[in-house]
Amino acid sequence: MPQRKLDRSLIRDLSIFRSMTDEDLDAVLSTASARQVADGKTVFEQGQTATEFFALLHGRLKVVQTTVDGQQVVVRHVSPGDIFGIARAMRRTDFPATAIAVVDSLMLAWPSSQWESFIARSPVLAMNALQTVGQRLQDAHTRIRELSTEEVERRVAHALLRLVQQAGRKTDEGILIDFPITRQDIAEMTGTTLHTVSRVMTGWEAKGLVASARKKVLVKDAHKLHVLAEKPE
Amino acid sequence: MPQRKLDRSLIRDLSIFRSMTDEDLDAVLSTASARQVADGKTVFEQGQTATEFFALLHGRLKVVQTTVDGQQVVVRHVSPGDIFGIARAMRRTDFPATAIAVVDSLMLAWPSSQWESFIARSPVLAMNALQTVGQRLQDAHTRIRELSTEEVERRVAHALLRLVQQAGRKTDEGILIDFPITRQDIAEMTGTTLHTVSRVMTGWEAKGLVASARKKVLVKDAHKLHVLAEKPE
DNA sequence: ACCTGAGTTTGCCTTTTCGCAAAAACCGTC
DNA sequence: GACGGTTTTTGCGAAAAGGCAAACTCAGGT
Repeated sequence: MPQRKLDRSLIRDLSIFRSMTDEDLDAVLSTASARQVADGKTVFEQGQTATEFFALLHGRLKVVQTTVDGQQVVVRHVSPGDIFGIARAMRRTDFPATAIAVVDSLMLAWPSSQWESFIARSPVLAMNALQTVGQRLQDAHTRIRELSTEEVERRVAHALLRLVQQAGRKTDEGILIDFPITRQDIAEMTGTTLHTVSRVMTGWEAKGLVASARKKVLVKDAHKLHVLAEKPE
Repeated sequence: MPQRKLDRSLIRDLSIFRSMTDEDLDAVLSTASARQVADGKTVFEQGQTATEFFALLHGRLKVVQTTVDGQQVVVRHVSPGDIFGIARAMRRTDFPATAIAVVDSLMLAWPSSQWESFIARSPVLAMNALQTVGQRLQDAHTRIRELSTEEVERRVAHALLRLVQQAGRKTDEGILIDFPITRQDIAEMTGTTLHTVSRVMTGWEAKGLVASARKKVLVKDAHKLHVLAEKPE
């Protein structure tokens, strides 16, 4: 792979590196390497030793956990600017999940061993990382609350609204989720089955809330979807 | 409240303060104050401004989130040695949940504003904190996976086994969960209703897996419970 | 233009879990 | 030692969601 010179601007705007000096940014970049991952390929797999951590520059990934009996759960989606695979920073030796590109993606990779020296060099990075992980923890609690207290339809509505936030692209028809996503994926995000997701969304389609095609979801009326997500009925 | 002199030994063994120097520990302690909270009282409430963070010395707390329509979800239980209420470290201004003592409890409290200076003084603390939050994130993902893929009985079994880990006390009859806990609590930990928990546990009682009384749970056969928790049937 | 396979929809029946209601058991206390 | 408020159990019917099976749709390759 040809090793182009990496530029500071690549990582300056990542929240985790925010308010680091140019000097520190250069130091961070000096141990980074770029990597391209094609649609459908994995960046790392559940159980592998965590030898690297990453930042996504372009594209989109999904992070999934597989249960012993083969069921899958989508842990989260990774958007450009996010860091991921930081298992080692939490003192795990292996990755607890698998990261799969859902479109062709470009990322930076660092050796896990670099983490400690980064922190030592710039303590603000530690606090940024803590915030990042803290945000994920809160997102996880939100999902636990939804799974515990809401019925399927509201959970799917919430999941869709979250996707709109993370990957919505305005079009004249409504807001398009900007990467390919299947009913199965949505089911794995909400703890239900693709059949039930299909039934729910067919119902919404009839009401004009969404439109969908194979691997595409278009939210036509985010407001009504929001009402539906909040109303306990 | 009489302000006894606080001793290093109080916090030396907390995982978050691990491998800090005596000097740093003293500095940390100098801004701490002790607080006693009676059974049933709250330490802080969801939505309040997070002016302090805490470490539990004695007792036990539950952390609960309340939904808009009044349903409750138990986020986690706090055991002696845990820190909690670190919303501010994740750059939240308010507490996302309520902490309630389930037995009379004793804790240390620090002003939230101290967090930054602690980190500055001892970067290892930042890494410890990151690990702590990372562990919680993984626990949360475990719960999401269970809520998404397991039926009620297995979820309750997992929850009980987790309680055994966190608060189990060996007796000659089996392992006793060492604080008062109701069916309602267990329901709020597993995303079900107290009725269903009661039915499940009555069934187990008949099989000799557990014994229970009002607000008490005794696990008589942890091994069988474990098998039940893992077997998809 | 036709095949092929992945993705989606749908009908029907079963199972799980809930909700409601009432009774029963238990603890602290007056 | 009776009383009152929690906590727990249990029965019964209802609702939500799942599982199975089959048909359908559509994009992409040959």
